[in-house]
Amino acid sequence: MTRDTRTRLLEASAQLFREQGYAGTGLKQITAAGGAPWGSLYHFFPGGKEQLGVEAVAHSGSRYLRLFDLVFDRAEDDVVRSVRDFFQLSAEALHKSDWADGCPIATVALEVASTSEPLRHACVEVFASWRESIARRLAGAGIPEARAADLATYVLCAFEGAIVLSRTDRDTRPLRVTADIVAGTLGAELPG
Amino acid sequence: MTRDTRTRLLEASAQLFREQGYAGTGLKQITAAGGAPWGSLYHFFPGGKEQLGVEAVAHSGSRYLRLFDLVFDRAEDDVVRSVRDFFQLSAEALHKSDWADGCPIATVALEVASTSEPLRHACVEVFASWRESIARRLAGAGIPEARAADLATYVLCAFEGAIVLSRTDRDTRPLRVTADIVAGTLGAELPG
DNA sequence: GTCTATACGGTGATAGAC
DNA sequence: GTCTATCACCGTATAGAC
Repeated sequence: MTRDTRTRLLEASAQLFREQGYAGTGLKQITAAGGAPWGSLYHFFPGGKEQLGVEAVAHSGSRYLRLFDLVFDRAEDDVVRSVRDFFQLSAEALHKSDWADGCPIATVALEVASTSEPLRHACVEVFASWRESIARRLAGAGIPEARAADLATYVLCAFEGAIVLSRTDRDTRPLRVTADIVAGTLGAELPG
Repeated sequence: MTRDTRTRLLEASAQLFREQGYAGTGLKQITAAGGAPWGSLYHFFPGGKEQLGVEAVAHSGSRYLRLFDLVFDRAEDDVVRSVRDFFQLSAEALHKSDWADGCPIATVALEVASTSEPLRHACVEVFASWRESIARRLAGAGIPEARAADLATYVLCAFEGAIVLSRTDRDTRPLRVTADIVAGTLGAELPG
């Protein structure tokens, strides 16, 4: 059974927003990509493009949050390894998508930070949820909570920036180089 | 004497692109902000919006390159201090501009990475020039050249990501936290 | 040579057919 | 209740007035 129309619209939006940005993507293009008739958009999202954007950001955000947990669970006892895996997986995904699949939030976040409070706030919440997820794992590895929170922010910043550079350059090197150095930082902070 | 019309158009473009993105900024808005009549745009930029974008990216890029050099020169003997200053200055500029003045390249880079080769290439060149500038200073402080290049990439990634987070959150904390940790990384790499 | 007025396509949004 | 046909508007680009 194929996903319902509403979900297809949400996922088509998320994909197009991350490739082309929010302003650069038309609603017509979204309905076409989602295989949904034009009229259904305003049926499911009466708030128009902005509501669709807010929900698409939240949707992508929670999908990636689950992916974080998956990667962390896979190497439960080695948090540094998990962070490294995450950079590695992102590099592969980016390359395999012909450099289209970067961060699903960052492009929209930069576009709307000064132009739409509802959208900006949706991005704030996603970033916060990601940071919290990373911080919890670092704390679980024995790093004091306050320090774990700062390190999580640092990891996410380095990760986001590396995606910007790798996607622009069409080269996984920024992600690989940054992963190595960030892993070194985290390794030095672990107790024992 | 006021700058010439062409330059005003270029700088208005650069400012609007960084606040709202490339797709989200109209040519009408650019001419209005630059105090230039509508017709002058296609006189100075016959290649239309894309040419204007390419030149605006290059213009911002070289302005920031000069700023890099200025900050590095100010504390010539302490490259870690310079990097820290750069994060600090960016945090101040971001806050003082009411969270509008982030990176003049990153927003456009993410928007166009999959949609315009000329624009993407302009962004590639700017990032490369910035990395090279940082790498040269790190090498000058005694770090082997290959390692200096990797560290420069790392610094730029962390910096770009921190701007994304700080601008989205409207909080200088990501920039401050990341600056501290990156400074620590660099400090540990210096000889002596 | 510089720019005002206009063309044409695509945008987000809606009213009314089924 | 679901969606097709249409709207008014703004986007980029251009032709021709000065």
